[in-house]
Amino acid sequence: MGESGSKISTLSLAILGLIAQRPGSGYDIRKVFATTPMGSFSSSPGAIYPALKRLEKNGWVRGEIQNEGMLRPKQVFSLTDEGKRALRERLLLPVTRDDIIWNLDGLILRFAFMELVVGREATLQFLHQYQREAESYVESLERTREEMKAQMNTSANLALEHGIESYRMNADWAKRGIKAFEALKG
Amino acid sequence: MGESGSKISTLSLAILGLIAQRPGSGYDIRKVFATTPMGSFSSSPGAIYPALKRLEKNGWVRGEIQNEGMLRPKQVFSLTDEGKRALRERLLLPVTRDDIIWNLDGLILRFAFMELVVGREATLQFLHQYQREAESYVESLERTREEMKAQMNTSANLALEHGIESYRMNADWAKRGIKAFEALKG
DNA sequence: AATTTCATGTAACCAGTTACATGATTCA
DNA sequence: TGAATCATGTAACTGGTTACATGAAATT
Repeated sequence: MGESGSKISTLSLAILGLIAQRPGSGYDIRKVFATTPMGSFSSSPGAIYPALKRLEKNGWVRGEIQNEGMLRPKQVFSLTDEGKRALRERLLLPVTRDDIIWNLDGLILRFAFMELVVGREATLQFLHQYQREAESYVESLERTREEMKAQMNTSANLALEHGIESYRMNADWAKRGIKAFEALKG
Repeated sequence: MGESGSKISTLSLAILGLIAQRPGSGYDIRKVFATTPMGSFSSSPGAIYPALKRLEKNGWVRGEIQNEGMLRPKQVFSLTDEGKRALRERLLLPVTRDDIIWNLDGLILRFAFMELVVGREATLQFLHQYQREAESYVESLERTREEMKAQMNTSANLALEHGIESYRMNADWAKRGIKAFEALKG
């Protein structure tokens, strides 16, 4: 299936990243989502098992059945070469303003997997892009605030400020991340 | 329809809040979503018109047809009394930890409408709850970091710190919001 | 006259939610 | 042996996405 470029959901990316770190069953993935602060993914079986099936159909993961012939086969999934390629491809995608606005969680998720999957250089590049886009969005929000200051009540204004501060914090975080990675063995 | 307590999507809440501020057409709502930093809602007609229909079926909004007999009737929607009640009800819901984790955007959206719809006292109460839950979640994330520090690589650790800083910022924002509202005429 | 903007909608699709269902294993 | 946990799944539903379709009004 050459459709490596197709879009995938955040949940699918999360699953791909998790089993890239270490192969595991659907239940293992559910446990991670249920017990760690990883993203905000539902650990519901109705989400995870179908997602695993889709990934398998895509040729990105392969399930190895543990107990042959049993009614409830336990399956341990691992990444195929194609799956590794697909994951890498998605982690290397440029950071766009749209991502920053509509899919910030997805970006942090990508980041969490980057060091292991695409290495230090690419991670640094990601952080630089992230910082740049966050800062540019802060500027545009500040312009909006100036323009609309008059017509906004206290809470609408505070809500807008929430956005500004949030993206400022994100830019700062990226800056600190850059330092941390630069300090890492070159 | 007495199902005022039923759950509604963030998009529906956003629409309800918008037309609470001033009645408008589906197109007006689309414009707001497309041109202001309000939430992160798609302005796609396939989302908004069906949502308006659902709200109308619920008895929460009423559309007044502008040009009788035409093929494409322009409709201006306004809140019904039931709609006002339903909106108020949802804005007054307590801030839970689950909201903070899974639906922070929804909370900010609620906040943006609060001053107008439920007034200063309720807004202040909301902000206090928000601050408390954000701070408590920061503490729990910090505990997680201590526990997992050893087993995490640089990027996973930074991703966790992103969460910590983000919620700290949220707590600070709420604190500032409280001051701003307390400064308002009592 | 042609293009843009205003304005409303539908149909096919898809992923996630909720609720239900089943069975194996471990431990009290 | 009964309860909790491990473990996998499905079916119905819902809401949002994408893409398409239509037409009126305003602008160039």
